Amino acid sequence: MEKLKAQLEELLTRLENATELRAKVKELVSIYPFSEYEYIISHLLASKKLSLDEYYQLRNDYLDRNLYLYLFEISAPRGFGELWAHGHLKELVPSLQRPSKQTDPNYSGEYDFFLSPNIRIEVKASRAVEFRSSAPLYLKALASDSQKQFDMNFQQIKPACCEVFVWLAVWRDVIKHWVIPSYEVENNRNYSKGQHRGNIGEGQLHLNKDNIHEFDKYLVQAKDIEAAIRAAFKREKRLRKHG
DNA sequence: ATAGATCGGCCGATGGACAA
DNA sequence: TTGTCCATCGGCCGATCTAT
Repeated sequence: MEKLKAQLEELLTRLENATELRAKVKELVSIYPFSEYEYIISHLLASKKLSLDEYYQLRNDYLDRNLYLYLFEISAPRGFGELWAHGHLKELVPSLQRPSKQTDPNYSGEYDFFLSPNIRIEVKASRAVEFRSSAPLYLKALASDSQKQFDMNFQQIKPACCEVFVWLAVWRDVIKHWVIPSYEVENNRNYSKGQHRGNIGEGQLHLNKDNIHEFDKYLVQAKDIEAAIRAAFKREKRLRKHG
């Protein structure tokens, strides 16, 4: 949005009456779907200072930069974490099974997916939003090249309940996937094992601008997630045995 | 700045009521 | 019995606040 604003401001300078229009925009009252953007673009088009091709370019660039902005409009944690994140992963890896009492008699919701023959998987998702801002999510959503600070808190992490973690992070323009053996989450230097009463075995891990690159080695392209899960499972087995 | 506690939100498991 | 609907509510979800 900021970039679009800057682009439009740049385009405005093509107008002879730019100052006048800026003043009008300032006073402008809009109701959805009308907006200051549509207002400025209309003026540019009408005065032939913006060609249709340029308009398409502007529009497509914005779409590319904000492909996943709609995900920031989901307000309920479970709507995002359970409905979207699980659904998204299931699309990428159709062989993931939803566990139930049928597939695992002891199952009681402690992990999210099962991959044959015996891999338990926990999915965690978070969105990149500007740290310490109280604006709505979709307004403080960050682009992946943003220099602003963020705090993605992966919580209720229970390393004993799964062999492999799949973490998803959403920016306005990209979705990143990490695949990590449970052991390596539990022993990561950023993992804090909250051990207050009733919370034993549960921890959290804050990802931010400064430590996120420590996890780059776990980053996986969407098409490689299943293979990565299987590899992580093997590694998990070895680590639990030999440390 | 960081660890971890708290919060509102609501999914989905569960079970009772009822029909066929 | 089997299937469907509906209301209840425990617990899981991640965002954000608090204490250190």
